[in-house]
Parts: sequence; structure tokens; C-alpha cells
Amino acid sequence: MSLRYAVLTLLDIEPGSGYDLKRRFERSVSHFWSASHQQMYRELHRLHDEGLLDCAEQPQEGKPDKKVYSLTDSGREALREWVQRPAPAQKIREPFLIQLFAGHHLSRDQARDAVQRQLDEHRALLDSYLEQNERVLNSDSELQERYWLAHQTLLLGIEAERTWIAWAERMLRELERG
Amino acid sequence: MSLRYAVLTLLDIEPGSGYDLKRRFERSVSHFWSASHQQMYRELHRLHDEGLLDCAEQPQEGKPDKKVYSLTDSGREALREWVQRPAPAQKIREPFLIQLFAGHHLSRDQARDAVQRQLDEHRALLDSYLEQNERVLNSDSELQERYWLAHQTLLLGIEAERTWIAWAERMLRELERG
DNA sequence: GGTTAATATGAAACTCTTTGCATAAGCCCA
DNA sequence: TGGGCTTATGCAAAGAGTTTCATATTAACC
Repeated sequence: MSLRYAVLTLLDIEPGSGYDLKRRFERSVSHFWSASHQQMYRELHRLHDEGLLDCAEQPQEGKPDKKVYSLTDSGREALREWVQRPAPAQKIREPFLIQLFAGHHLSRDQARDAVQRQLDEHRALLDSYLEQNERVLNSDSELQERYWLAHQTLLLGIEAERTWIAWAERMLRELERG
Repeated sequence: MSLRYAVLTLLDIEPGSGYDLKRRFERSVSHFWSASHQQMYRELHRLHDEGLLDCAEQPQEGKPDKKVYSLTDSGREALREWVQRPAPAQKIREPFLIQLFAGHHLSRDQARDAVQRQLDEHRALLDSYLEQNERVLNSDSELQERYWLAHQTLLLGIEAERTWIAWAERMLRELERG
């Protein structure tokens, strides 16, 4: 149920098409939400049907037409209302940790490889968050002030990745040591 | 698709009923998975239908009968096979961070209260993980050795909560300072 | 004596998410 | 001129997860 508000939030900051949104999810909120393009399009249709979004078709040269969505007044109102309610609890689901939990089925080498794979993935994530962070720090100070809270969520994402990486590095050392 | 393997993992460590499982999810893997009792019962039925679980009805005095499930050979084989495959990517979904991302709809006081609520929740989580950790450290060393990898997942959970808490405390200081 | 909590299981309806398929135009490279 | 990539949108079906309701026993509490 929070996907719709994630969509409203990004469109509130700047209108865009389903395709735009998908990329913006990847570039700017991947540290706390992910969604496929099908989810975007379906959610956009629904929000449009419910009158929370306006849709402007934008013919483009050389590319298929774009449907640019933006918040209506009732969309903005719905978002404002939701933001002020206590957040639904987060559901944690980490398949990798199940695998470690069942790790007596793994040889030491297999465990080490699995941890190494996770380490690589989390290092890549950290890099992409640090890049995002650079972009924020290079933006003008008015924007930085306006989206200060949004920026803090990115800093949490960065810290979370550092915690993961430090844990995985320690695991590798201990698995290596035998 | 990982719920079934989480169920198999816990039943591999020790057989139990749906009710048992639900509590064991809460007590011992809540740092990386959560599920409702309905999910348990449905998954147990399915796994039983597919021949991955045995079921032994255990009449009890003073309480309704228990259906105690345990892994069949093909259940153990399915688990072993899955554990050795690369883990499906984790999906991150944190409604609270969407709310902060849309935080220009929040007053400073509202933001502070929201962060404080999260801080309280994460402190409670940390406490419960630390209790679990105590139980592990007080268990006999043979068990500790056998479930060393499982224990490491708990330590990651603890570190993750500490990161969250440190972030939230910093946020409160900065929001307080005005 | 009535209420609430814990133990114990399950059906049904519903929503949300994922996966696979389909379309279509333009661009770049060989 | 054919193959693959990016932009751009969408449907259908299956799978996963949530919510609501239902049942039944015991024990503790007021």
C-alpha cells in the first residue's frame, strides 16, 4: 500500500511518465524502495482513475508518446494526509540470511563464496549511493535545504551499507582463518 | 518464494507445529523474516502436499491437538539445493523513509515525533535481539559451534539496529537544534 | 460468572507483487 | 540489413501476503 505514496512523493517533487519514474526509483530512492515498471504503470493508472493524478500526453519525435503524470489537489492532499500518519511497520525479508541460517548445509568454501557475492553487491550499492550523495552536495543550497529530510534518508542508506560491508568483511576474515 | 525455505530451515533445526513456528519466527529470525500464522499454516499444508514434510498428530491434554511437522528426505534435499543457489536479491521497503522523503509536508515537530517513534521501535528491536544473543551465548558450546553462521545473522541484525538508532539520534539532535 | 489471554488450527476473500509476454519506434554498430 | 540497446507502454496469469472470520480448550483474573 505504500507504493502509491512513493509514486505520489516522486511526482510531487517533479511530474513524469511511468518510464521516468522507474528510473527515478532506481536513481534516487533505491535505498528504501524498489519497484518494477509494471508496478509503476499499474499504480499510475489506478491513481489516475481515482483522480489523484492528472495525465498529459506528450507526443515526442523519434520516440513513443509519453504520458506525463502530475498530482491533482486531491493527490497532494492524500499524500499530505498519509505522510502525517504513523508509518506502517517495515517488513524485513532477506533470503540470503535464511541461507546462512541454514548454513550447516554449506561447506566453508560455499559459505565464503556466498558472503563474497553479497559483499560485492553491497559495495556496488554503496558506490551508487555515494554517487547520489555527490550529486546532492553539488546541487544548489536552496534545493539542499528544501530536501534536507530526503537527503537524510540517503545518508541512512549509506550507513546501512557500511554496516553490511563491515559485517561481511569480518565474516570473510573469520571464514578464511578457518 | 523464500518463505517456504525459511519454514524448511526452522523445521530442519527442530520439528514443530504451525503455532511453534510462528513463535520461533518471532523469537529467532525476526531480524530477517516475518510471517503471519496464516502464512505458516498454508505453507505447511503445501509443503506437506508436495512431500517435503512429514506430519505427526500429537494429541495433547488440556489443549487442541498439535500437528508436528518435520522434514522428509526430499525436504532436506530441496533445502540443501536452495541454500547452495545464489540468494534472490533482497527487496527493500521502508514506508517511514518515504514519509521523510516527502517530508516537506511535515512540520519540524511532526518530523521530530515521527523520528522519535522510529527510534523507540528500533530500540525495542535491539533489546529483543540482545536478549536472543544472551540466550545464544549461554547455550552450550557444541550448539554454538553448530549454529555459528545462524548466530552471525543475529549479530548483523544487532549492528543494523545500532546503525539505525545512531542515525535517528543524530536526526533528533539536528531537528531539536532548529 | 464473565472477560481476557494463550494455545491451536484453518477457510475465504482480497490485495499486492512478480514474471512472462507483447508491442513499437529509433539508434548504434558491424 | 540484421542484431541488440534504449525509450516507452501495456495485459494476463500466477504467486505471495494480508485481513477477516471461525472454531475449540484451558487458565488466570477480577
